[in-house]
Amino acid sequence: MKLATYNVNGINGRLEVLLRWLDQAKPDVVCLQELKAPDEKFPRRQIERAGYGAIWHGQKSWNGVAILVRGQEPLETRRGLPGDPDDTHSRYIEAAIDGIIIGCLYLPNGNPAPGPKFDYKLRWFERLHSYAAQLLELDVPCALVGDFNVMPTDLDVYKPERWRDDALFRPEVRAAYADLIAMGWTDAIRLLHPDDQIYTFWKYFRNAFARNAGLRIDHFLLSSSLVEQLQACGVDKFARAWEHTSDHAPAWIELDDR
DNA sequence: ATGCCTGGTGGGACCAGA
Repeated sequence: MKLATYNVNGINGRLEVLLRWLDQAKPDVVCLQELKAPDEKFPRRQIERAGYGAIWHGQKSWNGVAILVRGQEPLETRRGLPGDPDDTHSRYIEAAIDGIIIGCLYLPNGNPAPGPKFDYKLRWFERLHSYAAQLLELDVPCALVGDFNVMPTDLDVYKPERWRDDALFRPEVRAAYADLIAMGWTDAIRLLHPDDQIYTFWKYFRNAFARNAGLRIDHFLLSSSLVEQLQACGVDKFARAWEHTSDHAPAWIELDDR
């Protein structure tokens, strides 16, 4: 199974780019973030025509997540992260696919920090921590996939010293990410490339992509049984170079079939 | 050092993103 994550930054504005990438990369499962569209504006027919079944949790203007599966309809197991019934953001959707629970998440950005948005990010992280513990207790292969809006270490930032006080890099959020790792989740890309500089996001301005001034913020966290199936990973930087593209590049992992 | 770009909304500048 080739499992990918892609923050599309507007699924309708980037539909041509998304379809082009699906055609070239041919992932089996795709976790999408930042649909920036309400449920009724999800481009279901075009996604179907590309050969993918889909579930989605949209929202007007912002956020929004979806899971695409090639040649089948995803079996939805959850929509919305538990722990706060008043949370109106569409940031989590989950499906069971070929015996694997795949959670697609879009963690809050949290800027400016400190402030209410940063507080919301930390609260969301706490809820994710609680739920991630429940998932591991199920003793089923699980993956938490998506835009975590966290650079886990200095290696994941082009200029760490400039990002120290940013909501994506402050000690609190790096600690929250590290807590997930300590709980038993494995960062798939970092496992396969412990020392390589790998980015998944580049700002639009100041020619950041050409300068490779990037961040690694899109991650695959795998339960221990899934780690055994991990074969390869990559970042499709070629799609970041396209016209009218997202500020993120798609990232993917390859799992062997059991 | 900095939303420097970009999309969405709504029909003009904003808000949000990272």
